[in-house]
Amino acid sequence: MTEETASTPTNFILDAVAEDLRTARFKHVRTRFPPEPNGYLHIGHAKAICIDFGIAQAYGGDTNLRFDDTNPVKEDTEYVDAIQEDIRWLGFDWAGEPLYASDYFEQLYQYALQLIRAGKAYVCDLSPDEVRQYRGTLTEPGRNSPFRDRSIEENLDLFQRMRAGEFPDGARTLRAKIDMASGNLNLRDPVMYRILHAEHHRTGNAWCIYPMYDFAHGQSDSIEGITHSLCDLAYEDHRPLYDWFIENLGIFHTRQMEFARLNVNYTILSKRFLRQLVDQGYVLGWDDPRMPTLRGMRRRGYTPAAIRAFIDQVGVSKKESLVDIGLLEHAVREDLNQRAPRVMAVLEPVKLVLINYPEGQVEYLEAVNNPEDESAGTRQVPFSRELYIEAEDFREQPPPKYFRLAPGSEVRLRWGYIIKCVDFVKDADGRVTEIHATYDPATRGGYAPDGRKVKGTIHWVSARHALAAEVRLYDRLFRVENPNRIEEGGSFMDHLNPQSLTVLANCMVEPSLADAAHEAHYQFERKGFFSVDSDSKPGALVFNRTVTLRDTWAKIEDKHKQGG
RNA sequence: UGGGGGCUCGUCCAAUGGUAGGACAGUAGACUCUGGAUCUAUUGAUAGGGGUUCGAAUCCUCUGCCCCCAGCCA
Repeated sequence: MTEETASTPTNFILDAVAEDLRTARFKHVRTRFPPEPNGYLHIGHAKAICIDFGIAQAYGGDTNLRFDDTNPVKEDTEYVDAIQEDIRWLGFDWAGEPLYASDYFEQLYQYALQLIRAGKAYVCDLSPDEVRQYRGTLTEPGRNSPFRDRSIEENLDLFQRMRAGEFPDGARTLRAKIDMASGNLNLRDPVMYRILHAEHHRTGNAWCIYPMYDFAHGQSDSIEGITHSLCDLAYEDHRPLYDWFIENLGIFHTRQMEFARLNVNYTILSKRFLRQLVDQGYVLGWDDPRMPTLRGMRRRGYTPAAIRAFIDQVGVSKKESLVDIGLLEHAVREDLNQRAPRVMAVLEPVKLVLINYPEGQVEYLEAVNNPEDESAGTRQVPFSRELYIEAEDFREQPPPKYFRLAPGSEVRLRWGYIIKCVDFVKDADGRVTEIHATYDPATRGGYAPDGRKVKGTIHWVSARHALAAEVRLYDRLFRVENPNRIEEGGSFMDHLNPQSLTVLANCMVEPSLADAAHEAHYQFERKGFFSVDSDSKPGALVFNRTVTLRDTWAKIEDKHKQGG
């Protein structure tokens, strides 16, 4: 029926893969997602995941999960479990068991031997500092290492002794013999192996030499029969080297293609910076709901479907961009609007007394659970003489176009009655502490039998039935659009938003929330989408605000304030 | 004064020599028991100059601007 079946927009990688299939460069598609297990996954990885898995899915291929664990000093098993959990949560699954670059250490070693025998690699005794000096600069060519022309026999001997542990860290390296004058620095005899007497999270102390990324990644792709190795633009300069190793080794030729990484405004997606936020206590952990980590977003209430939709909208290109976080917010709202049950919760309560409502009386009113989903049904909400309503839903002096409660004005209590404000009480500081109103018994359920128009509808909760709850409101972590841009001598920390977390400790929510499960999503009517925090317990409920609802009234009010 | 990339509405992505289109944001209106949702309409862009062509965002050329690379990190 729907002729315009949301034709998934194409992109240059999809096109290239289709072309490769058409020209029979490859007969099938196999991709890989290669995280380094040295941190938690974030929304930027979600883009890579969606691309890596998505491209394969699009052509009926599969995707390997391969941990890029070639640097034992930075990696840890703590992360390999978390990464797998996050990928699954996002909604993807890999072919077979998770793989590890470290599984190929022996094979990689043999490849190195092969290049040495071919006269294409040599053991170099230069110190790290000397290597830097010999490398030259961006505009000046480098110089050949004095060890460049060692005999094959000597190289073989030395490299085997490197493996045997005869030399201390940093004493020697194995280097590819390419071109010290290349304009591409990656081709100036890049280091293939370094000596590192460190325990590896999987291979333990079996090795004291470890391959560099450049000597591990391409071959790992090749070994696994990866057809398309999709990565960050940062590796564009590495592609000639990637190809060089594959060609000189004469092994299966994976095709590497690069796309622009994701950047989102008002946030930061550098593992190093995220780690600082955690280590220095600016956030409560990797799963702090303000963090752009998958775990943080999950706790905040973002859904996998929303994140995937967001990534789809962002698209794939080679242009470095800064995506508006509004797009992400739109994606969650759209998803949660369909699935989140509606519920009434008063975040900043003020008491409302219906002076003509019988004392002690309780009645149960029927409320629709989700107007977007009839199958969600209805529930009974207790109603009584004393209620809580939102403090901001009453104004002693209402501004123009204010539809809510004010002295003498009428408003509808959602699913309840139409009421009229007759009085209010203020404390010594001038704060409204109690509002008095009369209710119209003829309007039960919120309907006006006389057809009278009541513009405003507000949410409420019965005082004696309400459950106390803590609600955590989040705002962007940074005050500036691009916290990655740092002034001289400054730090991205300078741009932190000190108001990124607001805890509301005295909220009142309707009793149906008593057994709300962790991670359950709700819409608090008129306030936003919320999810149950992992700190939440029966009797001590805690909710996180995922995102507010669109608020056109706030916009109108802002305009009035500015316009005067 | 090296090498590699990139410049299309405010933002992100399309248009693959043939009407510059979509999404988000914005604006205006309709509807509404959520100032939500929904619906309708609407503003708004090819970095600049030259060239090829009946026709250029697309091809050529010159210029400008932006990003990445000098780890024994990935």
